[in-house]
Amino acid sequence: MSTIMVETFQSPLGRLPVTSSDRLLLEMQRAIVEGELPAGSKISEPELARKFSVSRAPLREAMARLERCHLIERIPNAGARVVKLSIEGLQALYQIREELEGLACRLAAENMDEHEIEQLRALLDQHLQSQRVREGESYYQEAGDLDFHYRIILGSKNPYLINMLCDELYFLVRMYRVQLGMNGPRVSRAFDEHKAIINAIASRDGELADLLMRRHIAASRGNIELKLQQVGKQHD
Amino acid sequence: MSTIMVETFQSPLGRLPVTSSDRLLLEMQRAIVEGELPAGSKISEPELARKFSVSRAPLREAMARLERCHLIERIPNAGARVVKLSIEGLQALYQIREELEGLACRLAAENMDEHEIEQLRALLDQHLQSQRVREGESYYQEAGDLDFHYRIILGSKNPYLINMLCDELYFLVRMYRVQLGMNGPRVSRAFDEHKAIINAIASRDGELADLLMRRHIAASRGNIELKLQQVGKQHD
DNA sequence: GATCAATAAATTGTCGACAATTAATTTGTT
DNA sequence: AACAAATTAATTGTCGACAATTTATTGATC
Repeated sequence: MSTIMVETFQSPLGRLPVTSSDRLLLEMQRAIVEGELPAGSKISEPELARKFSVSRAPLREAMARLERCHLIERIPNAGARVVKLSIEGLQALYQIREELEGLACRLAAENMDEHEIEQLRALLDQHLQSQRVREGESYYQEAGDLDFHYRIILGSKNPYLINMLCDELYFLVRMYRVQLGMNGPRVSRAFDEHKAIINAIASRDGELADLLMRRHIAASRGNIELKLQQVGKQHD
Repeated sequence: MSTIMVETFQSPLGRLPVTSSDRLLLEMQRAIVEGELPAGSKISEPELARKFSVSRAPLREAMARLERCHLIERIPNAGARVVKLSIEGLQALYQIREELEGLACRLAAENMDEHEIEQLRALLDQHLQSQRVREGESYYQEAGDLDFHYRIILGSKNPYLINMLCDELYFLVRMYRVQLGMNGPRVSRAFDEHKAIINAIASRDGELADLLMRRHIAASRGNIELKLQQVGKQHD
């Protein structure tokens, strides 16, 4: 399991983190996604440089890449802030996700080889088992679900698509999911949907796989939307 | 006309170029798109820094953003190269474009207000006139066509979609078009397709607008593919 | 007491220099 | 002469300091 996770989850860089700016990027991505750097908070370059014990040069390079994946917003000569989560943002993000992951499914049905499909099935079996063992533990579901989506995206074999989804959009997706959580009946239903998607891919039915993935993502969006509305009401 | 072009084409930054890294980015984008920095050539940081009379700091920042829009490819501790154009790359790029601009059309049919649609019609009229006047002059068609696409993308009102298409993908699209050209009967046919797309948007038929845009882009891809094959044969 | 202008503090953008890594050249061996 | 290893050169990554811009504070005026 752990090797699998490493395979897919360490690849935001597409390589091992060799440079100090690479490590900074990974660390800050994690910190923002998990809310350690709170949404909406200002980022002070001197402060963070001290905190991570590096100079501002690699920090700024990491920040440029954080901006690329929509985790921070910069204004020239003014500074950078961690993004805020909002219903509008979620909807705009998931609109793109539906489209691109639908495409990824269609391409995966064409381009994944039998071995890759077999591995995808094996992954789902693992999920079913670990779900039984760790009922209600949300992190594994979180990671497992994303791992599933990652593999299909990689299976599309389209480098631009892979880059856009895995390197740019997915951190924000994770941020919504980690900070707003996924729970309740949605978790087990997601497994069934995953299964149906694999079947469509395995039978090389790209059109169906596309449709099922779009519905899967739409359902997931609905789930998070509810959470966001609840949080919104608390603050009123 | 010129004001219109400025409006849409200067906005890769989403703002005026205030910083020295901003200006560098614009200049290098132009140089790469137009082939002044040849495809596949290595980029030497010290050399370019001298050429543009700046230090390496803003140059590296500009390069990070060039990487983001797929105009250069970097390898840590090794260097950066200008991307090469290829049929595989074109197909992968246009696969995404079809999907995302199709979505943009659908959203534009929902979200553009009457005034924006009216402006879009006016733009097309301008194109028809300038096409008559400057028959065969490819640059105006080039810019006009992209301007048309830009407006629809902006009309989608989805910030992530706008960012991905206008700030990331479109420079590469332009690079293919500028370096491989668009000409022949395709030019006038494209105008008709534009007209049909506007009509669909104006009648709020998002589904049709989506379909027409996908076909329009697929046709455009076919045109460039032919050129690429011709160039490929020359080098054999 | 509130509003605006001027000043002071802090932050961002840029620079030149050094360290670490990679590529090129030279040298020695088979 | 061809290949391999070692040395040299060049390039990239990082650092600390300075300049330019923005934000915060202070003081003056109504």
